[in-house]
Amino acid sequence: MGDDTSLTLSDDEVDRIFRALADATRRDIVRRTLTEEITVSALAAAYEMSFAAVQKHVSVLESAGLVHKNRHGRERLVRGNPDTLRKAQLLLDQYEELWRRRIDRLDALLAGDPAGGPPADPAAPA
Amino acid sequence: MGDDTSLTLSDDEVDRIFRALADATRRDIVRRTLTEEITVSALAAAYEMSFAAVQKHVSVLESAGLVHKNRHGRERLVRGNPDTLRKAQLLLDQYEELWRRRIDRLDALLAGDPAGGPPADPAAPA
DNA sequence: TTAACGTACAACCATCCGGTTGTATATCTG
DNA sequence: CAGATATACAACCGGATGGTTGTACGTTAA
Repeated sequence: MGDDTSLTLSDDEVDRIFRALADATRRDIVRRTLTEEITVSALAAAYEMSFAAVQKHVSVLESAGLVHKNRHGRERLVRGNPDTLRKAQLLLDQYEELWRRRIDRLDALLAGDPAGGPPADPAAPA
Repeated sequence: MGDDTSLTLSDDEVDRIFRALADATRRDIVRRTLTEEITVSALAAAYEMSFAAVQKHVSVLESAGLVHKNRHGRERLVRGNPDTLRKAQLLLDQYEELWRRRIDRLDALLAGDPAGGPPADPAAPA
């Protein structure tokens, strides 16, 4: 679990990534920790909720692989993980590509290009 | 709500988009409906759950703007919406860019470029 | 006009989620 | 050592989620 090097994502992993991103506080934590390492306390101070609540958010992000915690004495430095973010990007790219290919097929069809599949309309110009 | 033309997304909208994507069945529905319009019944037949359950999934996708329902007689044709997908992509791109800029700053710092901010190490070569 | 079909929607239920408070543990500081 | 700080973690609670079944309604087909 949490293998950063794997390119194939299980449904569960993808679930966790998108679920983790589906919360404004957590997205903000990702944003901050992508540009600087911050302790959990420092993060907690930034939000109108308890330390424990922020701790949970960080935990959700961590088990999604979006964030990594580094021990530094008694504190934990939270750092965003661009790799996982990139995986999510790739996912969305694939959907986009899927849609684009459909449009290409339609275009080919309209252009009478046989490579786009046999036209269903026999009335099309030869 | 659900304004496809707006380029700025509220936290709530983003929440709904990622939340909607955080489920394998819903992602599959998006995948299918991006390349072809399908009725809710046809979709329901593809999954091991009740019609009502699939109906709910479609509803979640619809209120996230990821899918659109077109009435066609007594059936509803579900079609994926690439625009909303693109918005999510843009979001992730911004995070990625944030991280990239941080790296650029670090690079500039290491290169002794004063535009990257004043080097903290006075031992750096002049 | 019935009957079948496709959909909508309400009610219900178990589980999950996001928050809280409280307690325990490790580390730093005086 | 004692005390303060940073974190971890469990228990609890209300509301959201994801599933179910049942009922109602508009549309198509016989």
